[in-house]
Amino acid sequence: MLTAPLDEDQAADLAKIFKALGDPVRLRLLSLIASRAGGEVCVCDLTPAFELSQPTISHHLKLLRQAGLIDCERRGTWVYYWVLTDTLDQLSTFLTTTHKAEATA
Amino acid sequence: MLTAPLDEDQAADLAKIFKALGDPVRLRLLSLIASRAGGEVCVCDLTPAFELSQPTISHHLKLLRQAGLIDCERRGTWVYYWVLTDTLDQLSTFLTTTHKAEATA
DNA sequence: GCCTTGTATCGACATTCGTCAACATAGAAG
DNA sequence: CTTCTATGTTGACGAATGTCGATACAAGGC
Repeated sequence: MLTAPLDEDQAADLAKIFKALGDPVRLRLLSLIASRAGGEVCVCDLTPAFELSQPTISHHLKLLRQAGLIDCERRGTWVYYWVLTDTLDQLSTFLTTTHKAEATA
Repeated sequence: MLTAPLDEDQAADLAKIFKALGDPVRLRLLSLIASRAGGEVCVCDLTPAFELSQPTISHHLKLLRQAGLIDCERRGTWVYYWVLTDTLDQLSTFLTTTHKAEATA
């Protein structure tokens, strides 16, 4: 939370990203993508990892993408997703800065 | 996300915490508490910072507490809240480990 | 005891969310 | 161009969420 409290706009932006992480399916999707060697995963490798319908997986991937946590590209028939590490770094920095702010106070 | 993908239980636990952070009011509450010198804030100092009813603020504080992000203690008439830094560290580690996992891959 | 103030809980409501089945779209292959 | 496979989109539904007013509880002062 930095040394100063968040203003409303900052809080709204950050909350949107945290909200995207606030679902177990999306967290598992993100971890599946991030842990894959090469950093890219085809949707066809993600869907069978869940007992959920394909549209539901597609929906969660869309939310993660809208939050700026992942991005994707179509190559032929398949669509590949990868993690946007900058966003993860931003969140991590926010959390640790919060911590340090308190310790310093 | 660590090197291996999250299992369902880990994802559910983490999602619960991230969900608590996925609301702008709760993020601002957390930042207000964390940025306060001494690390403790009375509810009476938090409520006037929002254009929301007192029960609503109380509700958000309860969710943050149930997520393990803050804790509180009553002293006389007033209730004081502080941040649980261990939980913030846990989340930050999770996010950065995810990042490194990809970079290593 | 009885008020007054600070905080939490309850009940209700509109909104949002997670999920699915059905349908639409994009490419490749024939 | 038709068909098949891989994804995305739409519409609908029940469940969860954010908010409030009303109420309850806690502690201090009278």
